[in-house]
Amino acid sequence: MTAREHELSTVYDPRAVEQRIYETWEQRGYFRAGRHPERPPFSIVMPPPNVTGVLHLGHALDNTLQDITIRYKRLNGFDALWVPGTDHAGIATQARVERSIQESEGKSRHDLGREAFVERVWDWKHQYGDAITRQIRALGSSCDWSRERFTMDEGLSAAVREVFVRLYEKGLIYRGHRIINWCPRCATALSDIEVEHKEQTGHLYHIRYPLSDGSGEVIIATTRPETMFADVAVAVHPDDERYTQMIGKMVRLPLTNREIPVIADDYVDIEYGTGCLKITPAHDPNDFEVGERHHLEQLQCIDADGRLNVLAGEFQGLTREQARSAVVDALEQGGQLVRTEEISHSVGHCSRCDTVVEPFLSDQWFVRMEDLARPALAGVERGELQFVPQRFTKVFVHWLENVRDWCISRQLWWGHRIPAWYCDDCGELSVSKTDLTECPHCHSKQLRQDEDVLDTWFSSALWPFSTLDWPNLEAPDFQRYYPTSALMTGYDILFFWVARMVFMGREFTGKMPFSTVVLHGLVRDAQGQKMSKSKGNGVDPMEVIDQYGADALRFMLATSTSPGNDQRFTWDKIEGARNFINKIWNASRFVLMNLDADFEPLDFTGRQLDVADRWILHRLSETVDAVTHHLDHYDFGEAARAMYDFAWDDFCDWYIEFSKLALYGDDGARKAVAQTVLHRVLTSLLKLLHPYIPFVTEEIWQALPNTSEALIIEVWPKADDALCDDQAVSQMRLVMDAIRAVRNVRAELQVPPSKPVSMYIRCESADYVQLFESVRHYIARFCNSDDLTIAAGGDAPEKSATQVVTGAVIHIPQAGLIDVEAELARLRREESRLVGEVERIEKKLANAGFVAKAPEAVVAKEREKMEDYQVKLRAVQERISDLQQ
RNA sequence: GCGGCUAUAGCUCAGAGGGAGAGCACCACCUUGACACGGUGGGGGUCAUAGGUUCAAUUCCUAUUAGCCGCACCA
Repeated sequence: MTAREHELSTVYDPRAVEQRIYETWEQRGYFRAGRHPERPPFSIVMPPPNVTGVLHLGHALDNTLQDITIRYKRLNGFDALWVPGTDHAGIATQARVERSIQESEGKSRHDLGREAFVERVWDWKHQYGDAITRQIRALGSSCDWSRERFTMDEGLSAAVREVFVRLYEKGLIYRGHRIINWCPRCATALSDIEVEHKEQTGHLYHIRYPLSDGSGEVIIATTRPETMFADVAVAVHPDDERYTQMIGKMVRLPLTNREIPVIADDYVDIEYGTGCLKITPAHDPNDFEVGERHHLEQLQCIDADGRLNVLAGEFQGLTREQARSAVVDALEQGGQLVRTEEISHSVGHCSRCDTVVEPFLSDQWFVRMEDLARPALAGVERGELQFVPQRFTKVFVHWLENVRDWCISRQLWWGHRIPAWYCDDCGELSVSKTDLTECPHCHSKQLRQDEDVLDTWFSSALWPFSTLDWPNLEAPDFQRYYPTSALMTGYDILFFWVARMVFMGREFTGKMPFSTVVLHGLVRDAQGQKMSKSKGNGVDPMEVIDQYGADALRFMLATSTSPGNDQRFTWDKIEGARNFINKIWNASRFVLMNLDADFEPLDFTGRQLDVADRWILHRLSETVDAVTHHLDHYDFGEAARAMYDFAWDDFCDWYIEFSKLALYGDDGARKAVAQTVLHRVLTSLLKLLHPYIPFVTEEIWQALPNTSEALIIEVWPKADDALCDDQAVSQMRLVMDAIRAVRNVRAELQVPPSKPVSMYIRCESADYVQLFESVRHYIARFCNSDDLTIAAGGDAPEKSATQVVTGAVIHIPQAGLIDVEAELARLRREESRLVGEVERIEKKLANAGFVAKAPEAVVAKEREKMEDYQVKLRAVQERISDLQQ
């Protein structure tokens, strides 16, 4: 169904339109880059959503902003490329498939075995993997599906290995035995930024550790008594006089009676707790460092599953939580618990499952960050990377300056397996781009590949170039579209993703992967709460699209965004967006109904443009300028507001109403001009709006006579200086003020709009007479006046309501209907308002500093206003005294 | 502890060194030949507080208060 066929429908129905239009665009290849090799390239890569995920409002916002940008650039003559794709999302996807298998078959991944399990994840990916891309299509995203990528595609996997091997060979990837963040529930290592620190109340337990020689005791303070089985020392500050004599002595651990030394280390804070600290190198990162300095043993009493092991003796097998209370009980019974103090401290939680993270000593792979961060920072300093809004530069720089080595190994099965092999015979480690079957050192066949996979973000860090066929430097896409032009994403993944793309891009391509980073905020719920599955306060974008259409969702999201700030989702904002779209639809219906199918626009030059025509064309030009400017600065909200105001206020509320006189009048030439102006303004407006609400604008475009093949590949309008007309603007302002003034009188004095009135416009001068004469038909119609007199000077009609406007006093004589008291009251209100204005400006002009120092134009403007207000005030006062007689 | 953001109408939020804005909500009126998902008119704000810069501050600067966020530390 086209617009013409459901011409009669007064309500736009997106469901009948959106899918059909999207299919047409896609089939005709409009989304494909490279159709115009002569045009300059503009490229962005889509932040890849989780392959088995569901679109949420954050994706919807992110996609909307990118699509607005890419459509804007395409209309502006760029060869626009938007690379879509999905991420394998290691932990998330694996967990999801594990859960599904557990629920349906009651089996764990270990029951299936690695190979079979990974196969099942691939099955899952193939089955559900396009759900997210269907949703991206439903949003209207005009990305180049012929270049769609997945982080585990062959090419991207090759890029991952290339990067891993090169970094390893440069010494920037290493394997280390260190304390990492371990999630016992996910059973994998996490990077520092995958840990969320939360402030919680905990307890500081003061525990007696007796000296072995019986000469006394020390009291240590700890929040984690369950780790005491792995204590290897007690540390005090070397300058702490309370303990000087104890340094070097041995203490006996309660519960196990193992002996450990008292050592001195200035890491200890004399002020905190008892000033006496137990050292557990395998279960605390700081203790680990103390342990290294003092060459202490690294005992582990908690295993990967979060349970205590044999070191804990009778407590073996308990979970961390169980062990804590059991140990505390035991200490209390044994009299070793001195006291328990309530404290507030921050505790790391797994950002994925919220389990308390365990500092865990293990062998992991790390990326050495220093050499990677430095060039990235230097590039930012040279201005090669701009952030919108700018304030994120500081956050970004601060993070990179303080970044620690990145733990990249994950104890998962789903992901890029680490390309490292261990030889069982010679014990050597080999890293290789290709799978090894033989040890390069001793030629043994007894090789085992490392069991771990890489952090998901390791592969997404390569996204801007791996999607463009890197490491093949000769690849046409890499050559033409890299570096990409801009990156748009939420500020919440600045460190996870943006920073890592930046240093990987620099290292492997020598360039910033993009020159502009546009960061937007989060979409929160109506109460300002973060949306989350657990809170159940999420809104499904597909539900919004079903009910209101993708255009409404897009327009709502894009309109209520301001750079870098969060926004709230509310259904009434969606309704507002829907109403706006409906307004555009109906304005278009109006234009359509008033154009013949073979409509040909007139040439503007030499045509008799009416003041209203000139005014709307001027406003159009201004709007084109404003929208262009805002979009060039990625200010999506401001651009949308400029269009909204122009479309609704200027075009619909005023110009369309004005045009009716010409359209329904009997002057054929005037009618043709009005038709041309309507067509011109509407087609330009559709182009401006298209990036925001692509479906409805395309649908209207297809229905309008004298339009091209498709709006999506049209040319962005240019502000036309020849159509700028300040005189028309100021004249129309008078006309509209006059009309509003009369409407106001009608409303206040309760003269129904349907009742014609006679009007007398008493002008200040012949110039104003001429002006009001030139628009008398508009005034007569919109004030519903059947008897309109326009003259200079003359006496005021005796009984009339009065409105003072610039250049004239408008009288509406309605003898018998006018309540003199009501009219006086209205005039007095107006008088006091004008007095206020006059006083304010008088004060300003009386200020010598203002007159001397303010720009001339500002002073002149104030004088003009003063004059205008004074004239109006006099007229109002005159009228008051008339009525009082 | 360091850094950032926010504070404007009942609600949600724009805004700019020189006359306080929008949407929603509210009140009154309107079946006007695009649209009631509409039209017309209207009410409503000491622009968080205190200083400072300036001829001029709601806007810039400083401090304070409140709320939020990030980073670091935490025995």
